[in-house]
Amino acid sequence: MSTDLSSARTDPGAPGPTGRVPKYYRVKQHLLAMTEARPPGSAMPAERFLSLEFRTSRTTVRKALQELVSEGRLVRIQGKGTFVARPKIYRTLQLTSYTEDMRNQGLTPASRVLNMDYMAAGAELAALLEVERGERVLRVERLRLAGGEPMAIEATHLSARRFPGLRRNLARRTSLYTTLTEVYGVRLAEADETIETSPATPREAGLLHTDVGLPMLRLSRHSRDGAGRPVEWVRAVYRGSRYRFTATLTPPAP
Amino acid sequence: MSTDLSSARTDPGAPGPTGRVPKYYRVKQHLLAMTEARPPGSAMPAERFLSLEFRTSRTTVRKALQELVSEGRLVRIQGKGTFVARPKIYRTLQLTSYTEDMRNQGLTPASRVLNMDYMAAGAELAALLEVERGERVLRVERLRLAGGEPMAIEATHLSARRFPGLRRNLARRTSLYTTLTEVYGVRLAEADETIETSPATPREAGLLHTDVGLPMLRLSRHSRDGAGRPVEWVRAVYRGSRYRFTATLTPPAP
DNA sequence: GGGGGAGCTTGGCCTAGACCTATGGTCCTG
DNA sequence: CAGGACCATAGGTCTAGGCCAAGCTCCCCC
Repeated sequence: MSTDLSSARTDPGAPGPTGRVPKYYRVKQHLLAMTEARPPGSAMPAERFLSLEFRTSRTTVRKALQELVSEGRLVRIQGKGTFVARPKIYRTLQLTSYTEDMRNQGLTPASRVLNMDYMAAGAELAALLEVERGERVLRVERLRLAGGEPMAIEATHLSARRFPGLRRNLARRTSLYTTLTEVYGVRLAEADETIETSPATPREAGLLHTDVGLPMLRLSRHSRDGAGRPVEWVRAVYRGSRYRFTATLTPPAP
Repeated sequence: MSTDLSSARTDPGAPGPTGRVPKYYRVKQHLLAMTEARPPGSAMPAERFLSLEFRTSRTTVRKALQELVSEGRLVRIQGKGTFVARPKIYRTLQLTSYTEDMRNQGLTPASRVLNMDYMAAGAELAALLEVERGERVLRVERLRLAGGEPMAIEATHLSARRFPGLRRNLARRTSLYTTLTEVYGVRLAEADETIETSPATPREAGLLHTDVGLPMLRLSRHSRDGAGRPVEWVRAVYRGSRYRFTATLTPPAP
């Protein structure tokens, strides 16, 4: 059996106004149907096989597969094959810790510290943390895991002057937030967060076991304590194909 | 002058643990530098020229350009060329209207109604709006513009029984939210919103003047009134390369 | 029995080039 | 001088095939 996708231009599905439907997109639709018909974890046919099946070049099949991967519907493993992925994970946009949030999802969270070093604040970072330019800032970079799978890279920046000895204190504790509360008496009260999407760098792809160029969700968070003083500035990268963020909104204060 | 990107494997820039840096990525870095050196709106060299310049195939150059487009740094126009893009727009995650939000950014907003029809509620939609299955639901699909440029597609679903004659009322009014308030006395009090990323379909790409497959930011919003009754359910697609969402977070209620 | 390769299969990256469509200028013609 | 035919050039899509790297299996040899 083989499926020919030759005829073009007239697709009843979703033509739209500028209704040009690339061939790879029709391949993608077919693959999507196959994906939905199989349980998560099951294997898809090999690329070379699919390109024969659909009478297209491997490049075209790969582009279709690529999109399904970036939608979080497939996972590709070099040397093994392509597999149906598990559904996305929800992450709440609230001032909760990662650990807490994952547990609420029924997932076992874990973190691995990648780097923990002092650095000199540049102009932008200094302004955000309200310190002098060139002042020492602790930068903690962590890899976040859920169920053993790497999920996000998070780099937190805190003023060294405001939290003396933080690096040492963190060495034997798990949670940053509980350390801040218990040791320094600081509690987060508010944060501004921005979300955007952009492709994975080679480093990120390596750490998160995804491919270079796949869309990531990039968050940055600027947290303040009850007095409105800045506490941390965080830049995080979440695997866009595995995550979905949720927030509860209220009307703006008048 | 030409830049050879042959040697591989050892890049001081951002090698990372699984430090394999594809060739297209090094091309991208070069192009990024070029982008940053020019003002928005200025033209980049043509693809075929760049492929000679970097001694690579056009495919490789195109992959690099593609990523810069998906990051919102370049804009490509068929038949014209590739141009440096303007910076991203911020969209606040709050219960504000689109119109209001854009004006705060100093942009002139506009909307175009694409579709306004009654439909029968499926199981999922019925549950979200708390109506019976098969009940009539008004679906308003609008194209959102900012400064004349298409920015997002928004499909709002509302119960026809709860808002009788809404379609007629909307025909001669601009804002959905003010209509709800002034005609039906309903005010939004709370909403759950989720954000994720996924590639543009051909229809979306046509309406938003982007390319099929580019990463979009996909929002869905479920709004309720003061009594907690559901008012609307919205699915929206924003051009990921032009948008950035911001939210203000507070700790969870205990 | 166990360890180490050889060789297969899979996905990852890249090339060279074909053909298409959209844009914008030029030049010819009525 | 206006209109239209035409052409060069831009990006958009697709092909066919090369080589590389990572898993896996199986078989041979110690």
